[in-house]
Amino acid sequence: MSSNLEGMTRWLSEREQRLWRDFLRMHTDLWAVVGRDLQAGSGLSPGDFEVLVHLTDSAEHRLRVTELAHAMRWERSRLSHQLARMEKRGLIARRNCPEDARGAFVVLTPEGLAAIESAAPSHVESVRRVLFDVLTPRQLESLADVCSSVLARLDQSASVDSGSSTVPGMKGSC
Amino acid sequence: MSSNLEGMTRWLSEREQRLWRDFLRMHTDLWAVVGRDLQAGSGLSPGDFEVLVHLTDSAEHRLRVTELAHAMRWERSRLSHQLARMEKRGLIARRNCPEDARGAFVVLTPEGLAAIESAAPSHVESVRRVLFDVLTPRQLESLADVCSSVLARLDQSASVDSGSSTVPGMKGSC
DNA sequence: CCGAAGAAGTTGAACTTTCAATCCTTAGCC
DNA sequence: GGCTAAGGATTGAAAGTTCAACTTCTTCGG
Repeated sequence: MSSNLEGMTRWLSEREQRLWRDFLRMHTDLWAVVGRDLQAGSGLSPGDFEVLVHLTDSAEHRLRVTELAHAMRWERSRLSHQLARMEKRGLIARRNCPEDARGAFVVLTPEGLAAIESAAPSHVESVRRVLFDVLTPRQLESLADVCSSVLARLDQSASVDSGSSTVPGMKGSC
Repeated sequence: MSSNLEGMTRWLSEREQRLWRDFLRMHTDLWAVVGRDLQAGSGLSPGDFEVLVHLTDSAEHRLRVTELAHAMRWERSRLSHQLARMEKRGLIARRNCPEDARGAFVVLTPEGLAAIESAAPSHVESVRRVLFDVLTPRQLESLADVCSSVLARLDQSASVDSGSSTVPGMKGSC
């Protein structure tokens, strides 16, 4: 795997190391807070919440399993297990797909809708508390810029399996 | 659980929603790439690698379990399972602690040292490829600034929060 | 110096994620 | 038409994480 000699490695400088660690820790800690708040406030895991967000935002409150998996960037199998758990709790239901008998629809139940409507306000507050209320407008702009650059590069590298230019629309806060 | 009236919620604007989702996706995708590269190139998981890094950086290549858990910000139980797996593979070993018979040392084995030395160069390349080579010096500065601000706020909340209604999980941050 | 309180670490059970295999259906192709 | 390849989705087992006990040892007030 190492096609480079040892002497060639461009090690990270002190500052780079610190940034890399802080970068990872920022996400870990921030996500831990938001996830804990969400769970404590609504009984929903981040995964539950994200599924419900996408269903809420979609036409007729339903999506094909693969569409949902793509939107969430989850593997189909992981999502299938997640949906099984959520179905057992009554948050979503599965429906057969008439156009393609292999496929299935995931539909939002009234219970699921109630759950996300009750969870959303305090979740948004959480997100503001850890991010938007912390940074200045200028910092938020810089962060947006950084995200674009990094994502552009990553998307570019991953262009092998692209296959779809149809992003149905921007979803709400996940 | 919502102590605020519905009308009071400060929902996220379009731009804020986009930034929040990009922010999460940046980390998810970036970490996926780095983790996959690491695993493919060396057979080490990110967890394995981090344990080995901390041991390598410590005096005499050994640490108390709780010290290590604290450095990694992992729960002791999670680390204990992790160490059990790594010990089985010969990457680390456990030693009794003379000063405190309850405690244990984790020590780096020659195999563990060899593993991290072989893994590190290509891992650093990975990190450069997805982050440091992508951003300009100015962007890196901005990112460092953002990380500091967010982490400062999170650390501050964590140290004040000890009495909240949630589970008394991770306190005593550094 | 005894006994309670608490810290260090491990363990087992429940839950989540990953991985490979499977089932069924659609799409090609000759 | 019929045979094979490929796609949509689920399943079960293995690996990893979380949560709550539990064991052992230290600390400390009385």
